[in-house]
Amino acid sequence: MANNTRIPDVAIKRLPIYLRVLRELQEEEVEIVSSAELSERTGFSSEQIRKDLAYFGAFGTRGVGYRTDLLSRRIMKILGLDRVVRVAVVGAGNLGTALARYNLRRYPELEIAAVFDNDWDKIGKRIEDLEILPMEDLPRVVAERGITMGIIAVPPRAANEVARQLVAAGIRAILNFSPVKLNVEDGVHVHNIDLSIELQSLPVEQN
Amino acid sequence: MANNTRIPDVAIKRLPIYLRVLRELQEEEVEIVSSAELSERTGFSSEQIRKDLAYFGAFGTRGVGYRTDLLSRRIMKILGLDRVVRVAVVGAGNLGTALARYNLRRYPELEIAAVFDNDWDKIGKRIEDLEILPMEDLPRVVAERGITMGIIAVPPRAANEVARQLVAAGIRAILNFSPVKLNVEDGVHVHNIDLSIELQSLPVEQN
DNA sequence: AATTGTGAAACACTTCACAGCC
DNA sequence: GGCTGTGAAGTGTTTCACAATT
Repeated sequence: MANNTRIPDVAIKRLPIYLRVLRELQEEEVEIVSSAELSERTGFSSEQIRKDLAYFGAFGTRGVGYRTDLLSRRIMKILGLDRVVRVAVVGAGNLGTALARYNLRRYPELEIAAVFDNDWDKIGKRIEDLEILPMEDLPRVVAERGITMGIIAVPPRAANEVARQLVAAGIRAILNFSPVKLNVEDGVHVHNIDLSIELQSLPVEQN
Repeated sequence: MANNTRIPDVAIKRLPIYLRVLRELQEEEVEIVSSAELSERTGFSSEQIRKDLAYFGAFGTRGVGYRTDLLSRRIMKILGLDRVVRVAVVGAGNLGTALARYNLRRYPELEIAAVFDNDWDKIGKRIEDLEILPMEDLPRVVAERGITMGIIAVPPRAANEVARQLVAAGIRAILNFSPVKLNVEDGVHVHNIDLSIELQSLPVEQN
């Protein structure tokens, strides 16, 4: 229950992975899980898992393990997923469409709440249940729907302008798939995924 | 030039980002760049950049900086990008299509060399210049085209079977977009990108 | 004068090892 | 007996500060 130590960033990044596994376990109707079992399913060491969970004063039971239902609720609370988080996708190309679809099914507490584009050929069309909206609607829709996160899936050229508009609309967390560094004010969290860079950091075996 | 210290993993992951910036600089016809300028453009500290580059015995010039052309060539060599790396995409849904398109333009040394699917409605159709091929062609095509990396963009259910087939075909580096842990033999490098997990690890601001 | 390259110090994270509890 | 929780040790990474070089 000691909570004077700072919680490592990397520990927080692992929580969603624990959560995914806990849900799989709950679907299998497993009620109790040990750190050893979580280790097998996640690939992290059991000590690390125990330590991560202990940072939050997690309540395992010695000699027994962790209750899957309690632990997953606890992690969701820590991650702020105890209420629905609404996300806007900007860019309705293949990537934006994939993202919009990808999340609609899994994880009910993450909701793609709107998709925007500036191409009038796409605006008005639908991805699943969502109508593609013009960029000028962004501020209004973000406010109306309580959107707090944005995903940028537009060409590199347009990315910084989109970021500016998202921030202007009040969004403080952005997942950026465009291969450019976003220049945003302090306090706005940006996480970048550049697919080329991910590929390039895989080791090349030159046979 | 000392190279007895082990090179940190994290340093290698930063190299592709340096490379991206170096290329931008080369397009702007900038011939020399300082670690301070690289710091501004990447967000990493200048000391860290100097240290990272020094691990590889990089040749900056004191009092001057780094030559963009030499440095980018050097990094490409380190990353194994001095010859073309060919990549297979498995799964021709929205995500697979986005991936196939995404890379075709940028980074000529990363080449999407084949797209596979098991849906006969998609097989035979084209994404840009690439015909979507049936999974049974995978071993032959991987060998013929010298493909060394695989991207998994199939539904979670199918992911492990696809991984098995990629590995059987001789591939030792996999970028996995499916939200499951792949069980592959030792020596196969897997890098996972789970879009839900990336979203979940963005901090939620609960106003 | 400017900027790299690098030991040393500081900090961050993981693993060890075992006490504590069920 | 089995498994969690946690200080302590070990390892990895970043930052500091400055000597070396052009």
